[in-house]
Amino acid sequence: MTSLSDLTRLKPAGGKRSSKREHIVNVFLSQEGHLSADDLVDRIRNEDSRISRATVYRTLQWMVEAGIARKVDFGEGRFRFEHSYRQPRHFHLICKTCHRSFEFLSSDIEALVEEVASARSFAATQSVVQIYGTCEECRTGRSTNLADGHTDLLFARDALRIAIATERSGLEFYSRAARLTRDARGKKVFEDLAEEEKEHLGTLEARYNELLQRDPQLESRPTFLFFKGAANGLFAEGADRLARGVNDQQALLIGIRCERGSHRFFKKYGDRFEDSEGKQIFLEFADEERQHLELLIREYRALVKRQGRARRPGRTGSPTRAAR
Amino acid sequence: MTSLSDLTRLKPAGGKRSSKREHIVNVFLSQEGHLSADDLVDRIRNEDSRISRATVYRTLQWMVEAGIARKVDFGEGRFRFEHSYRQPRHFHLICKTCHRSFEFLSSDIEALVEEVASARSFAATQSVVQIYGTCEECRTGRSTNLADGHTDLLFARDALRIAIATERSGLEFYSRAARLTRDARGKKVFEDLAEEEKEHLGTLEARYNELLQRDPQLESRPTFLFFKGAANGLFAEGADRLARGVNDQQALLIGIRCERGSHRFFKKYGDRFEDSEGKQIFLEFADEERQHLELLIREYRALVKRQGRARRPGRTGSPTRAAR
DNA sequence: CTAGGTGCAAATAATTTGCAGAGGC
DNA sequence: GCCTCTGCAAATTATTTGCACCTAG
Repeated sequence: MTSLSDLTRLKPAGGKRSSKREHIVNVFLSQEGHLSADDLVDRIRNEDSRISRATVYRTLQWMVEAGIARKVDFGEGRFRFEHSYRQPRHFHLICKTCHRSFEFLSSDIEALVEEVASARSFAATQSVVQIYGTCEECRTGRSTNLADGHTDLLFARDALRIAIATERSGLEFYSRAARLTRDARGKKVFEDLAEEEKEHLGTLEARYNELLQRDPQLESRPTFLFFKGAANGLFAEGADRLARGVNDQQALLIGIRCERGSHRFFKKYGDRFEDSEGKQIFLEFADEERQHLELLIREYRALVKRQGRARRPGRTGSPTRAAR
Repeated sequence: MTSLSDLTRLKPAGGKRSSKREHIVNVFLSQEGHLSADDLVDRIRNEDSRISRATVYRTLQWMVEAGIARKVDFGEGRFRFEHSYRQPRHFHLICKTCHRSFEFLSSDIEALVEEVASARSFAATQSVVQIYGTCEECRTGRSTNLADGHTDLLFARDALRIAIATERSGLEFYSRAARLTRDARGKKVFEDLAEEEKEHLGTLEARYNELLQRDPQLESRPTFLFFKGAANGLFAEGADRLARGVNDQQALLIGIRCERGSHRFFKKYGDRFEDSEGKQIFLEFADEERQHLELLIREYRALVKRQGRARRPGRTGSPTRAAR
């Protein structure tokens, strides 16, 4: 339901005036799914006013330029248009039976596509991934809640889920580390880290719940963002060292590594997406990890100043480089 | 140059007669790249005869049904057609400057696409992956041998390269194993395995060279088949056990595991592709691995019958299950 | 007043179709 | 002779354009 007035006010900036263009934009934005130019004309004629097909085509073109709409080609011999403003660019599943289309995003596919392009020294500007076939509903008859809600919400939901999973795995890791560590100060460091993760986790979960408020069915909607190996392995780093005993400096170094991994991961993926709420979540999360990271680094430096450089056991590579 | 007469004789079966349809098909097959219906009409009119546009459209449609041509949509507002007979289905890089398109195949992307479809319980029948941008030639001015040769040849080349790489890594593994193994009979087993790999490697290389004969530039053409993790890790299995000493039975078990891994790998990927020379290569390779595997299993059984079950060192899981 | 927005009808462009004649078996 | 293929011209579909008119700043 993304407040239309907002959108219309935010975007129409493009260079030109508006009048019934306003109206076309409104009708477009109030419709879900992928409309063809003709669909739009119909909807508008139903609503009320009498608008020429040519105007709709011209406005559609302008909307694409203005970043409100995106032109998509499902191979039907005509184009369709989808919302673009703060909707992440995505891929499509296209049902040949009911002619509906469903959206998804796969960072993994995106990464591979980039790899291919670069292997061929091809400067890619855009990529299209479309899966044609038959949707569940058309095969089984049952209705399946697959209807795409607003992509932006789904994206935000999945970004948060990933962030939460990451945070959870961090919490688990630090808790286990605290349990395993004998050195009292090392243990304390891990306990503090765990505490911070727990707090942060709370924030994320609150935000997730807030998101659910906006759309009661949000949680049951199918995965939008396919993202392999999120949260996996980010916190494995240094785990083996725990058994060998870890003091406070070393515990901090481990924490620093984990947080840095996490920060980089979310920064990288946040950067990759188009402007949208989900992107914000990734970047905010990356930023929080960065802040946390910096705090840990300061703490580590203070500790080193106070105690001198680590006194065994287990080398941790060059601590200087690690803390840089 | 895939012998045209062959193709025309092999395929035109479709249900109907032929006459100047024959001619259209020939012209189509003799052209490389992606032609639009109009392109085809032009080429034919240049060649000689006077053929109606409608006939070309009708024939094109028939060719698609007959599996000679594939209809592709590069978002230009008209369709293009590419060879399909024994050409693997593939994806495209599309240059927006020179309007040429380049083909590639990525098993990794295909796998991810399948995953997404299955996560959404979508019955996928076809998928489209297109990367739009600017090709190297258009950016740098230099000509770059990127022109797509026949995809089928490229596919065969890359399939062979992967098979060869796998075989090499197998050879290396068995040689190292032979070097490390003290037990005389275990050593002998690995030496034999290495010998067999070497022989097989020779066959593959001969075939590769034969392929190169067919197109002098073949080797310098860019990668067509993107395929991660081929040859990686297939032979790592059991490597750690080597250090602990391995007898002939255990050596055979390790060999069995490696060959089985290799067989499965190539079978799986061979099955995934469309009819084409590359597919054949994958499947033949899989089959050879299977034969080799069966041989090893027979050998293992004979050994067990002769010696009784393994007498240490190092458990190898349940040998019975392993040999099944 | 003037740049751009709008409507209508005509133009394009790719592709399809109806129909009468042509050709192969 | 029957059935399918062909050619040609007309139809269809999605989209664009020319031109006269209208409207907001």
